[in-house]
Amino acid sequence: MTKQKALILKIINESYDHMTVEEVYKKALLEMPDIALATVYNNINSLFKSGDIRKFVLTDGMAHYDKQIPHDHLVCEKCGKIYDVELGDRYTSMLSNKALSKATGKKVTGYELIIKFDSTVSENM
Amino acid sequence: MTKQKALILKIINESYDHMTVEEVYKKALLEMPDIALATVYNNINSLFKSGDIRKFVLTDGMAHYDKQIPHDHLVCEKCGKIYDVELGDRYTSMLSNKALSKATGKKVTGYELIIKFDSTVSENM
DNA sequence: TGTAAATTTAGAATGGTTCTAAAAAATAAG
DNA sequence: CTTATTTTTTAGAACCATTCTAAATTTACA
Repeated sequence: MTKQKALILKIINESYDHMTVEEVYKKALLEMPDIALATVYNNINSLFKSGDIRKFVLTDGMAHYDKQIPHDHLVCEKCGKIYDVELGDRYTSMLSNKALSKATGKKVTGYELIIKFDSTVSENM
Repeated sequence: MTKQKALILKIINESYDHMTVEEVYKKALLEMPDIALATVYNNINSLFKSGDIRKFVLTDGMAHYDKQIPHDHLVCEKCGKIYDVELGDRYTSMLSNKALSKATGKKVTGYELIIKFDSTVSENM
């Protein structure tokens, strides 16, 4: 693993945001001022293919990246901001690969759940 | 509602695919040979904003559109193809706005669930 | 009708992402 | 430690889905 790739993985793993490529690039520049944008794209794509990071494209049209730790997402309908959320055991067991495989008849390898909410009602987060 | 907008809504509502803008455009051309691509973009965006169609951006980087009927999605990890799936009552009740609001503490207005599966194991769909 | 507002249209512009070819770095073999 | 081979990085050009623009057309409604 090159220095560049290690840095990019570290940035994504240590962030609580759901960064775009451009945002990862800006953070990378702080520690490695000569890194190229194309290198960030190359490594992010490589890390996604190998399953080391998560990728989900939001309705802002851009790809966002996240660490590989089981959790779901809450997205604000008004501003588009994303928050992590952990649903209780009842949800996690129903959304396990095993339970979903049984429910769908397919060999389920994972899922992505994005819950939309209206921030005008309760916005204390 | 203009003829163009009505046609686009009809195309999306009557399709079992998860079309991109380009695909909707091609279908629209068959019935309205002079319709402009920009018009398809305008109306699809308008229909999405008003909640009449669903939009989800897949990892192919493109937006896909779908009718507004409650169902979830199965996406093949190998080829990226999308299938509709209806999970049982147990799932739909746990994924209701009411249940999710209780679980998250937010005013939940909807969700998007994409289940990934491995087609090399069972591919009879 | 006639006038304002909204929609459609074609093409230009935008911008996120990928491609290209050369330089640099990492890896392997002797 | 060399040298060769492969992989990665880099800068900038190219690509292409989407948005913007300004003019033409259609619709709404006074």
